[in-house]
Amino acid sequence: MTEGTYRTVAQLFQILSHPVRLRILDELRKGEACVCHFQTALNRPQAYVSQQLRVLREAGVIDSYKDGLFVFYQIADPQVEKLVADVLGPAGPPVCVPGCGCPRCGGDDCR
Amino acid sequence: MTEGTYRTVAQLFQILSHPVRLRILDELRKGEACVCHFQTALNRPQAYVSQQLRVLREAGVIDSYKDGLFVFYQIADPQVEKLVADVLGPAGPPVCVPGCGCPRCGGDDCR
DNA sequence: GTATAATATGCAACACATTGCATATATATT
DNA sequence: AATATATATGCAATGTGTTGCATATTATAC
Repeated sequence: MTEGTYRTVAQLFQILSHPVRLRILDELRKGEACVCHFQTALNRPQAYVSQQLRVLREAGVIDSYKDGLFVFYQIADPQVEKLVADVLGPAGPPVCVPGCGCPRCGGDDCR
Repeated sequence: MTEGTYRTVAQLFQILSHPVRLRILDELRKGEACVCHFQTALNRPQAYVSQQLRVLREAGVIDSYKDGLFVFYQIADPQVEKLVADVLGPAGPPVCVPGCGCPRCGGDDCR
């Protein structure tokens, strides 16, 4: 096991060592979501959510695609999904956040 | 999933997000070891090693017992062992560190 | 092209972790 | 009891992450 391996892994754990980022990942396990969904679900300002998403994105943990005005995020690293499952248990079902008007929560099958 | 869960798990990841601590845990997976073993294996000053061990100990990740002058450490949390295995692969065999005079490395079955 | 909605970025203040070093404690040996 | 060895602790300097806020960007609708 080389020196750099420990550093790389430590960096990954560093990304995961944040309650809000963990919660974002937990939410993403249930399915992709846009930024505004997290704003409502976590009750945090938009800029704050965007910043945490950036940390996750730049670490390669999540990726995103654009759909009109919305940007949808999803988990990109299966290893991370496993780590999260190890510590948080299996992913719950998708949840419709009350008051969230995002494309995921605004649909007919969501109330 | 409650708010506090994410905070608790984040703290655990925080403990693991350090290259030297990861290497200590990786070494401990191969079997218990004393402080002086890490001094040689990691080539770090004694006080530094002791400090990292304290971080791990106070987080409940490892525990220790005394045997004369020596203090032996071992992994206390099976979940941590799993996390480490997830990211570092299976544990290697015990290694005899050259120049290490610790009880583990000084024995006859170690050269 | 102007307005509006969703998202991203930059930056400064603050909090927290890391590390090196001096020193303290504990146990064995003589 | 004095000495030597293994380990622990305290503290200060420095580095790195966090967070809030102002503002920039992008895309849509009118």
